[in-house]
This record gives sequence, C-alpha cells and structure tokens, in this order.
Amino acid sequence: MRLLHLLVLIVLFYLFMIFPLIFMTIFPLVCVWFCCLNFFFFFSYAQYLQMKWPLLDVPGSTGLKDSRSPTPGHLSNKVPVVQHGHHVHPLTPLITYSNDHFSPGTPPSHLSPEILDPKTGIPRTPHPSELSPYYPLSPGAVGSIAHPLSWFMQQQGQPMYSIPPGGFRHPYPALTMNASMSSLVSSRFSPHMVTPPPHSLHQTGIPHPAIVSPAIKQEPGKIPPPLVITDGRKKEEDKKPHIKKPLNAFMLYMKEMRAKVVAECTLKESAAINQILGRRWHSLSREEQAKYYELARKERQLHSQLYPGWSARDNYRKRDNKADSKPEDISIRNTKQCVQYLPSEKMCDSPASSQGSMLDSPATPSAALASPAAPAATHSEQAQPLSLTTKPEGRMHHHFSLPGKASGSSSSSSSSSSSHQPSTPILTRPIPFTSLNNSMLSPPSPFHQAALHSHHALFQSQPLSLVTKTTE
DNA sequence: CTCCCTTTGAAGGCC
DNA sequence: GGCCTTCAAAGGGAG
Repeated sequence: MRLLHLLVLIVLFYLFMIFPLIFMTIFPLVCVWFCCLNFFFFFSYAQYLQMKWPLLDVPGSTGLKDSRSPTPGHLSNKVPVVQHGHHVHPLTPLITYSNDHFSPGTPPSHLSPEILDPKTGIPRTPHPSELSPYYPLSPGAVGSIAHPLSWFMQQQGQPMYSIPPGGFRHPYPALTMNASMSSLVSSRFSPHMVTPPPHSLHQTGIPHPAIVSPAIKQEPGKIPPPLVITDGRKKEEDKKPHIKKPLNAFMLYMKEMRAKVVAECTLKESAAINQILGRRWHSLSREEQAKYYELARKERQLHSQLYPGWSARDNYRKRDNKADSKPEDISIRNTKQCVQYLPSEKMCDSPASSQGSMLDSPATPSAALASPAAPAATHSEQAQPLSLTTKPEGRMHHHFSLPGKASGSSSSSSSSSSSHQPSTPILTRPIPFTSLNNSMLSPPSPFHQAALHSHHALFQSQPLSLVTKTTE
C-alpha cells in the first residue's frame, strides 16, 4: 500500500512537474500557473502521506508526528487530510517559515519545545514574554527583533527598552537592579533623554517608556481601526499619550522581586504575590530599602525633568458624574469580599519571616528577635525603618473600627476588611514618608533617623491607639 | 473588554 | 498639616 502511494507520488511528480516543464517553452504562462497549482496538490498529498506514514521522519525531529497519532480515531473525524497542529500551515512545505524560524532565539533549556496551553491544552510556542517572565527579552534579543517602533529606537540611539508583548505596559521595563542598582536609571534613560527639549516630548510619539499610548498599549505598532473606538470620550483620550507615574520604591522592589516570588511560590495571582512582597518589603533591612528609595528618588527626578508639566492628576480617571459615582463606588468596594491570600504564603514565605509558624514575624518583637535578619533587639524598627506600615497577620477592623469618615478610605482599607481571626490592630502610616522627607533625601540621613525615632516612639507610646484600617 | 484584587509610596485636593 | 483618593506594577479572576 505504501509502495502504491509512492508510485502515485512519482507519477504525480512526473505528470505535474516534469511534463509541464517540457511544454513551458511553448506556453510559458500557462505552464507556470499549472505548475503552481500542481505544487499545491503534490505537496498536499505528500503531507497526507507524511501524516499517515511518517516515512520522512528524521530521528529526533519534533515535527508533525509527535502530537498527532496516526490512529484512525484521530483521522477519522471528517476529512482525512492534514490534521495539523494549529501552528502548522497546510502548505507548510511551500511556505518558507515555521514556528521554529520565529523563535526569538535558542529557547531556555528548561523550556520544552512545546508548551501546553493551560486553557486549551494545545501545544503552543512559548511567547517571548514567557521565556523570561520578568525580563521579556535580553537586550541582545531585543536588538535582534525589529520592533514596529524600531525606527524610533534607532533614531533615539537606544536599542533599549525591552518591549513587552502588550506594548509599553511597563513604564520602565528593563530593570537591571540585579546587576547593578546604581546603573538602573542611566541604563534606562540615556543622557540625551535626560536633557531633551521638553517641549517636543509629548508630541513626538514615545520618547520615554513612561508614555503609553492607549492604542499602543493594546497592540504595539498597530493603529486600531476606527470601528473599535465607539466612545467619543475614549477617542479623545486615545489621542494624547499616557504618561505614567514614576515608580515608587516599593513598586521598584516589586518589579524586581516578583519573578522570584512567582518562581518560589508557583503563584501567579498578583494579589497574593503582592501580599508576600509587602511582607518581604517590611523585612528588608534599612540599607536594602534605602537602595529602592534612592532609585525611586532618581526616578521621580528624571520623570520631572522629562515631563516638567506633568501632574499625577493627569492620570486620574475622568469621572463624568463624580458626585454620583463616588459614594456608590465606595460602597461597592467596601462590601466586596476580601480574599485572603496569606495562607498560601506559608508555603513560600520570605526567609526573614518564615520562622516556624510566624507568618508575620517582623511585626512582633519575639519574631523580630528570632529573625535571622535581626541583628539587634530593635529589629522590628531597625530592620524596617522606612516601612511606615506594619500589618500583622490578623485583622482587627471589627474591634477597632472607626466611625464616620474613615469608612470612606482607600481601597486598601476596604480590601483588607476580612473576617479572619483578629490578632493585632493594623498600624497605618503614622508619619507619611513624604512628610518626613519632602526633599527626597536618602533614608540614612540624620533627619530621617530622627523622624524614624519619632515614628518608633509613637508606636511604643501609643500601642493601642493606633489607627486601624477600618471599613464597614 | 474592563475592572477588581493586593501591596506601598507619592502626589494632589480638600478642609 | 492631616486626611482622603488615586495611581503606579502585575496577572488571574469575575462580570
């Protein structure tokens, strides 16, 4: 049977390839068309044979065979033609590319050639962003891929920011704090971007990764069709680029550590990850936090230099009827069930706070003493001199709920309203960092230390009068 | 598709 | 000056 098919193949080849070539000299155009048509039939048939009897399989090849068993049950469902995987074009032999050709480089060894889609279960090619969950692409890899905005990058002389798949989702994507914390800003903001002509920044497209055009946010390099835009107000907002806020210290810390926590905990929900990161942030030493505060300070300085007229207010959502929507939003938020992700942290807490069952060890003196990161008895303050919020494990909002105005507080307050076991009141920020240090000085300065001492004194002198995060 | 969740910090507005 | 609100990142989940 197989020989028969091979014979048919040979006959087809001679009939549709060689034979027309002979006549090509006579009727060139007709023969060219004929050849093209027959190429299709020939290779389709060859594909079918390849599917049925993988005669041409090279040992070790990850081609068509592995995911498609030639069992009759698989092929019996309708057309016995090529049941390719979703990534194989029926005319694969005719098309000069495949997924392999599009892989942005040698995939990491830990990645199998095919990754099962968690939703569909279908093998798929890993997205570039999945190759490295945190740093989408290495600078070299980025440079090897021509981004739709590459003209701009070349114009700017920067090979530069890794472009996330969703566009400029990250304002400052390529954090390289692992390699060198001090070089972060300089690596992301080239000198010519630090001192640009400020008047042209907002009009020239995307001079800075903090600028996010809503259109680009959806699909980089593509202009959305007008039909997509239905709201006139939206259309107006799409016109002007969105300059994002500079990242604060904690955000910078999160950006760096998120991938690590995800890898350790095998968690993907950002809400849970952020809870863990918040705890780890508190368990950081003063020096470690100071690095991020300094980075954030530079970020703000740079941002203010790049966009002198920018205000954080510009990014506030435009509320049509603010007076009407506001109370409703608050009520909705406060009635929402708070999901406690913290139990999952037991699996992968930070080393500084994972002593025994103490999930929040830094918050309690005993655990602070037991913490390996605690060099002194006052670890809970020394190790977190800049952490102005101490949020122990339990929530006491039912016992410490404040009436009236406090109920309309931020989302974090409402979101922390859970009915779990109460233990300790939540300490909110007694001294805002901005109040302590408006000049953005570095944390270890004497002034800041004095402020921290006052912060510490406040905590010690008023242990029970602490403001709790309350909602109703 | 949009918003929420969850964290901390910064900034702006209001009183 | 204190308090409140919003947004910055992230990605799963819900509507």
